[in-house]
Amino acid sequence: NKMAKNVTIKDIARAAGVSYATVSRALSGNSSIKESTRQHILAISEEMGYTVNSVARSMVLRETKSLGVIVPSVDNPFMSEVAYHLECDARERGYSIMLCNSSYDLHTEESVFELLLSRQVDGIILFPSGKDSYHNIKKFLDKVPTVFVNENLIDAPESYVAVDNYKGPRIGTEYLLSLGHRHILYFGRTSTSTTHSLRAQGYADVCAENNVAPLFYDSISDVTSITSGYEMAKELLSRPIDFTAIMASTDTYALGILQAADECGIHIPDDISLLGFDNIRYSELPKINLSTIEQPKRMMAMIAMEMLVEKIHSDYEAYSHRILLPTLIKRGSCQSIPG
Amino acid sequence: NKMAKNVTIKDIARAAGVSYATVSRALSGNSSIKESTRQHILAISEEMGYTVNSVARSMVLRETKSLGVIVPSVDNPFMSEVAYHLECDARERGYSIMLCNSSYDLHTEESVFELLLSRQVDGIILFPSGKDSYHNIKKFLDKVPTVFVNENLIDAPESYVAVDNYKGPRIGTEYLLSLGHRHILYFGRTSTSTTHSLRAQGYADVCAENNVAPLFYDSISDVTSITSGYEMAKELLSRPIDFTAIMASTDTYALGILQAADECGIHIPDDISLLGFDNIRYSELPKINLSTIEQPKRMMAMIAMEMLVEKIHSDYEAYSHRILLPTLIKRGSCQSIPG
DNA sequence: ATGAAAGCGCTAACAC
DNA sequence: GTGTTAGCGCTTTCAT
Repeated sequence: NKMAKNVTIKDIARAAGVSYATVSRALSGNSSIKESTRQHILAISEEMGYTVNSVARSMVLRETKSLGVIVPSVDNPFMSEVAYHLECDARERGYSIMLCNSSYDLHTEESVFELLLSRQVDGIILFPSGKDSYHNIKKFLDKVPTVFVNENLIDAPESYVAVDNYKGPRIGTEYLLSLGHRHILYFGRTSTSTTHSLRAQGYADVCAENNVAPLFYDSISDVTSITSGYEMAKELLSRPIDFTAIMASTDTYALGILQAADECGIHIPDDISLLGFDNIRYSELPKINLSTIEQPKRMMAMIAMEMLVEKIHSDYEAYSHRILLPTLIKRGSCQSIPG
Repeated sequence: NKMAKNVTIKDIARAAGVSYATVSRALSGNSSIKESTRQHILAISEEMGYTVNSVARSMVLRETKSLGVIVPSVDNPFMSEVAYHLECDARERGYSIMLCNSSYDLHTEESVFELLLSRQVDGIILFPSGKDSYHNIKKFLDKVPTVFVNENLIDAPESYVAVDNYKGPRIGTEYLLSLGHRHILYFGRTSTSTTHSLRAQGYADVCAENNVAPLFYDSISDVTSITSGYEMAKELLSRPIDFTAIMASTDTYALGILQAADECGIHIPDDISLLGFDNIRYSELPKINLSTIEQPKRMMAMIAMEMLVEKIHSDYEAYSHRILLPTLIKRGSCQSIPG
């Protein structure tokens, strides 16, 4: 099209009357070069509106200074918050972010991973869409440093950062128990994600330890959106209710439950107590006022980036698992059972 | 580091006993090549786990098939929804997205724009952080096809897609008027954004047409987050209240108002009616139930992508302004004045 | 149908 | 301190 042709170091070299290697040196700054010629070249390149072509630079340096970030959906409030911090942190370190949505689909996830590979990203941060992600992706893992976020790859020799997904619901369930609840429903169990299996297990174990029968309501899909939570809850709440509290596996599910409960004339927390997981921004709104388990999102982004950059520069193979502590946020959606 | 060295077409050529030009032809498919050698090469490259190096390809093709997307913050629900669609649409067309957050800062915006330029993106989609964005960015506009989103560059010869930001608040204000309100406060006016100036103007004009005195509460910053809305509202609501309805310039502000109102013991809509702008996902939650003006986000993404790709491939200079229609979404946060 | 070779813009190793 | 040159992996003329 009609875009102005970019000026290259050759153009500058010609204008400055030096070789183009000298221009490269002047611009990179780290080679020995006479200060006066350096100033001269800098002035000219400024004047000509020169911008380095980092594609060309990538070719010779064999690094693109770009990172892939794969999330199920950047529209999810948990992920968008982490993604925001990830991009800012990356940029501070000189990296750009290529963002891809897997749309909770394993096949899409695999294909965007390969796409990022062909784009020669220096590393990838992957929010797996499920536990089978690892098996799909494994074959690429020797080609690019990768850090997994929020999926516990317990048995895999791969780096990840995650909140303690077992402990979170433990804390939550204990809290609900302390409020007198004995019929607690775990909402959103799925077998397709280690994260979610761990969460369900944390719940189940606390139930067992307290001689309370666990009650599960399983996810119909891997999409953890408000909408899917709403649809699941609509069905759940139209049936006889044999629980006094719900431990939801994500805040978005909890918001969906809130919506469905409202339509079904069920009042929270008077009729049912509700506890979420994530502490997304919307949970703290007074009208929502959702008690929940906090995941330290800012911290997760920071650590993921740190781990990835470290992995990119490290010469020896190593992996680490960084587990962050979830904390209980008491708000208004949980009530004690009278008596 | 210890990553496996990528296999190149030269490796394949050697293994297949052909020149590497032939491999390139076999892989791209569009050149004449004997079917048997093509199959042979394809089999070998499959076997060797070949992935094209699109950085190298970009060098010769002089296009990267990557697009820059600059948003104030991908953590904002309006932007994250548009960003999600943008990425999916782009990928479908063979483009990858480099995402950058300007954090509502003009200087950051300018510097990430230049960063994307150096990365040789084929085009940029910019959610301006304010009306001065254009002046800052103007100097780059002949270097890369750019489409602006949601900022009306009325007088600028540049392409943009936006909702009709003048009409939206007109509709909203007329609705509030029809409910009997005569003291309507416009919340979140700012002089630093054409979008927001237009919104405020739409409000003001309807007021004038109806002999109602306009009332403005100006933004303290350009950050349209819940938090900033909350802080502004906290101060507003602690002062004497001389209005019966609020027209908020964004839904996030409205959520902040909801939060502050709750803390101040002000009930919405009984004490004050509240109308938002954007129709983010959280506004429809029954507990929130915010009446608002809808921006067609999916559509905006589609059109922005369409415009950009068209601009990339077009040989002649042209620009277009695409204005979408906002619609009123009546929910429960507005009430008619009795009498 | 296939090979040889130029070249995209840049960095770095090697001369001088 | 500066110039010359090779080469990163690929596509694309131009020969053959």
